[in-house]
Amino acid sequence: MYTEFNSMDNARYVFDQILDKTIFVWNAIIRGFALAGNGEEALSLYYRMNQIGIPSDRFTYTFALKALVVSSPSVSLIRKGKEIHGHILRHGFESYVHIVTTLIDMYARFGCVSYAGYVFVKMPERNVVSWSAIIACYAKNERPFEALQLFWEMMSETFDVIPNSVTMVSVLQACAALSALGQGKLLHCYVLRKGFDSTLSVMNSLVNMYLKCGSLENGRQIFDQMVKKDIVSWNSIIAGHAINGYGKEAVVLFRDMIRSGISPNIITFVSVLGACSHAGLVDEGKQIFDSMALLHKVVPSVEHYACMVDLLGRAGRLEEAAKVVEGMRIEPGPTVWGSLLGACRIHCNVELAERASIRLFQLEPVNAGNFVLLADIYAAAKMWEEVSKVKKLLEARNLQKVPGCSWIEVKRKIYSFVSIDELNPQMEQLHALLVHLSSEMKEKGYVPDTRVVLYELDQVEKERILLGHSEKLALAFGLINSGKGETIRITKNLRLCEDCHSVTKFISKFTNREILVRDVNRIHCFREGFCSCGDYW
DNA sequence: TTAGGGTTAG
Repeated sequence: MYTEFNSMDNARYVFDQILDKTIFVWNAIIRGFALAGNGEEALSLYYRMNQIGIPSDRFTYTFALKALVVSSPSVSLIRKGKEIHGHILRHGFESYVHIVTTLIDMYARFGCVSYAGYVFVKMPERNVVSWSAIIACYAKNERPFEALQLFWEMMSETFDVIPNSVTMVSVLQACAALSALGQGKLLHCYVLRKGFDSTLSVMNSLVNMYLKCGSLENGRQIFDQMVKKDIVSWNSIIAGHAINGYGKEAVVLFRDMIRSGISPNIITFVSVLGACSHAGLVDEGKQIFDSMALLHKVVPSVEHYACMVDLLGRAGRLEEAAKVVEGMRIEPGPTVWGSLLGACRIHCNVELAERASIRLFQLEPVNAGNFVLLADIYAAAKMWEEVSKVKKLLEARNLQKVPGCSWIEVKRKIYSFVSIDELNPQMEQLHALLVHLSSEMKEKGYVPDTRVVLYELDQVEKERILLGHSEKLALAFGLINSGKGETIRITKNLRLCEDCHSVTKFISKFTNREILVRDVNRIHCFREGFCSCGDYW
């Protein structure tokens, strides 16, 4: 009873009074602490129980695994998880679906995707919950492609498991991550056929999927028709308008949300401030930031300060941005310094960039992206000696930049590209098309923006590297393999570079195509030589 | 009387 009311002091008091503690009593207290978020206490009780020789039953393991998941992060957690996994095997509990599903979820939350996959494959019996757990595992751990594959496998004749609303949420999340609009539409039909359209979480996931795929109209239509909307619905639609470049509309939606009686939370503010930032709405952003604590009782966190730094920095008000950092009431984290460094890159401010990176490198010594950002800034200023110093730092710390990767969905199949990929059978054809387009563009005034190439090479070599960027390869592939007039949709794992941005603008005009590129931050919609971001990204 | 999977941002 006390654990149900989250009154753990009382629960613990009663627990301590019980002289003859049955396994049920142990389970109840471990469960209570785990559910209350006190994983450490739950675990220490679990260990004590083991110590005094009380054997676990089929309920104990799930609570102990949950306790691990809610504990504050530490490297030893995975080891402890594997130990519990060992206990489960040694005591013959490996065929209990509940226990093994919890194991999958534990490995998923610790990012141990291959362990989760191994446990799943070894399961003697799987049901819709275990399938959902493994699909969610891939969807959440940046493996959306495998999540989709597993979903279709689950539906296949071999396994013939019927998905439920929870499964749909995860698989739609995978579609959103991939920007796989074709797959997403297919799933939308399935949702309608099976009547999942009365489940709020599924509808929220659909809205999110359409918006992440750059299909604002579809997402908006579903949202407008939803009878019941919760905080997730509103946050999704606001963030969705933001990434699609509709900053003003995102602010309008934010006001609608408040008017409809739903209180904004921390996520709402990250989204709406992000919207202001991308649309250059500095005054609105400042006003909303000031209203957070005053009007909405939401205390600004580091992320919100990072949004403000980004908002001001992007707009070129670097000194003001730096002042925000200085005046922060909480410790500025890596996101804040990172935003400042990003702004320095846009506005080529070497001095401030150096100041920001000193702090940033202390806080995040292993994030290669930060070093690359600084190198970028030096390269833009043609400070080649500094560029090579930063690169040596990277090498000395054995850090590697995340390789650029782009993918495209053509006829409901997904194709991925990394820069200069000899294994791709169409590579020669793709490169030839790009060389051809490039020379045509040059006649129309295109100048390759070689600043992003961080090597001291001659012009020809730099241009060759530029043409090998993964998004250009995906674009060429799309031009060759999709129908005339069809919109080309590309997704990239990093930020779109300046050269790819201007090339895509040219190509949208030349080929009279609409081209959508989603980079790590937002969606660019290229049409007739212009981009929806207004070159502000 | 105790059990498993899900949505929004960065």
